[in-house]
Amino acid sequence: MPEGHTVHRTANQFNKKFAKAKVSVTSPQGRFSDSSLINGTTLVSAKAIGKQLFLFFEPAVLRIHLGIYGKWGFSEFESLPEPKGQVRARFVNGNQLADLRGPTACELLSTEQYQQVLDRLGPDPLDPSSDKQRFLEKVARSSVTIGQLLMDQSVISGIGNVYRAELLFRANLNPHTPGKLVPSEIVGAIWEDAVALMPLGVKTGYMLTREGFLTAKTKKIDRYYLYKREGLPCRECGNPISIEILATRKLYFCSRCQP
DNA sequence: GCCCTATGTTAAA
DNA sequence: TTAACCTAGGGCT
Repeated sequence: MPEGHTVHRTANQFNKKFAKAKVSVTSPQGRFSDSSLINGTTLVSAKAIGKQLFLFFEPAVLRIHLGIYGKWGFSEFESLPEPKGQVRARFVNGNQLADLRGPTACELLSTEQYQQVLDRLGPDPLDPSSDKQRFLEKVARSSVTIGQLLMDQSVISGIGNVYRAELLFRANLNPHTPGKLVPSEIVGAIWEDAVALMPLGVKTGYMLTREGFLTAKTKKIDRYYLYKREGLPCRECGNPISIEILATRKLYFCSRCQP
């Protein structure tokens, strides 16, 4: 259950432990039967875009998306352990092991299919070369609420339910505001805030969003302004944190700080 | 052990 | 709008 920062961390791990080597790729569970097409070939590099992970093997690109259940298990071994549970894909290089369980997607893509996936992805705040302007324009043209736009991977990629709530709180912006009614300087500030905060997530593995608590030592209970804090007093104004369901997801906000 | 929940997305109704 | 995907952790008994 990752947001973009987790996927970028996974890409970093693959680049460190598996890239530029011939990697064994198998599917103990059997549901990734195409593994044989890349098994034993060279992993050129790994790259994350938003919540998508791309592993560039010489014969083809492997796209992995964890969805809500997917999990990675990285480990070092002396003798290769038997797969535990349902392992969709197992990657081995030397004594390095990565087991993938329960992903929504683990599939080989043609160059054309890869391009189609890219075309559906909005700019990623974790990618220094991504186009902030595209994000600003999409929001400015939309009558959809900013709360929904931040979760739309074709508008901005890598943001999930936690960063959405926290970014909107930090911007003092009500999630129900239609995109076109949000002043462009505020939309730009949200982007810049994501650009500042998400690398902390990549670095530490934690979504650090709370001013004054932006270190890895932040305790879980202190970590967020809003996420999973419904009914508890807002850290800024003391008002109880609101919750509602928006497009199947829990939306947290402070009605006083985000009028 | 049982029940609930989850940082997500797609396809069908 | 709803169901499906189908793993793992946490709180409870």
